[in-house]
Amino acid sequence: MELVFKALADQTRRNMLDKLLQSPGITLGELIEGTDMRRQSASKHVQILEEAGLVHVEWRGREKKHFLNPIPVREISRRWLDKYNEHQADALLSMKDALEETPENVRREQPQVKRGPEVTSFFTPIED
Amino acid sequence: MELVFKALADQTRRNMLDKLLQSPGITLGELIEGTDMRRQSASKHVQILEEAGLVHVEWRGREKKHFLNPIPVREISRRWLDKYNEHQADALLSMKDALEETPENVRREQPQVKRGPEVTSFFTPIED
DNA sequence: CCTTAATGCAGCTTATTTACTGCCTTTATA
DNA sequence: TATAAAGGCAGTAAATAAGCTGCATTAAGG
Repeated sequence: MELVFKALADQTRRNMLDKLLQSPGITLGELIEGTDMRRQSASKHVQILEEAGLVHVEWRGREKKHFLNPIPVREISRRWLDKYNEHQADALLSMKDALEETPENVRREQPQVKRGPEVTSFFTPIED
Repeated sequence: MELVFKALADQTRRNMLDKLLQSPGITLGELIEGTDMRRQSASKHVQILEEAGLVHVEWRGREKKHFLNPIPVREISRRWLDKYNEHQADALLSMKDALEETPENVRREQPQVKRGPEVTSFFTPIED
C-alpha cells in the first residue's frame, strides 16, 4: 500500500490514471500528448504506477499499452469507507442494545459508543 | 484533492486514520500512545489531515477531539472505481449494440471498444 | 541490413517533506 | 492563584522526490 499512496500523491500521475480510464490501452507517446513533459519523465511516472499495481501493461511489439487497474483504489475504499460504515452500524446496534437492555434507564446517560461526525455536515470537497 | 493525496502519502498519517476509525474522539496524546513520536510531530500530521478534510476536530476545553471524515476517500472511490465500473458497463453495451446491429457480421472483427484488464488476474495486493 | 520510432536507465540539480528541539498559549485543578 | 497538562508555532538538518539531459536497447519497415 505504501507504493500505492506514494504513486497517487503526484498530480501528474493522477492525471495519467484519468487518461487511462478514458482511453484504455494507449501508449506512452499518447499519454504525454497535450503536456509539456519529456518522455523520460513520463516513463518514470509510469514505472511508479506499475510498481504500485495501479497500471497494467501489455506489450505489442515495440509498443507498450497501458491500462488502469482499479483494485488498489478498491482496497483504499475498503480500508476506510467500508469500515467506517460498519462502525456506524455497530454504533447504532450498541445504542439499540443499550436501550433494550435497560429500558428504565434509557435517559440516565448518553450512549457510550462515540459516533463519528455527520458525513455531510463539515466537509466541502476541493477540486484537484 | 491535492491536499488529500499528500496527506494519505505518509504511513504515520494513515495509521492515525486507522486509529481514529477505531477510536473516534481521541486526543493527540492518545493518538501518539504506543509510538515513539513527539507530540510536536504528531500535531503537524494532524494539521495536514485537517487541511485535507480527512479529520474533523471538536474542542472540549483544553482537549481537542479528533474524528475521521470519510468523504474525501469517497471522492477517490468515485473518481476511479465508480467511473471504471461505468466504463466497463459502457463497453459491454457497445459490444451488445454491435452484435445486434450487424448480426451476420458478428465474427468479422473484434469489438472496437477496448475493455480494461480482468480485475482479478494481474494484481496481488501488498500490505501497508 | 539500416534507419527510425518507442521506450528504458543513469546521473544531476532543485524543491519538498520529515522529525527533531525549544519556546509560547490556554485551560483545569490543587 | 500557582502549577501542571494539552496543544501550537518556529526553526533546522537529513532524507525524498521530480524534472531535466544524455545514452542504451529493442522492434518495424523500406
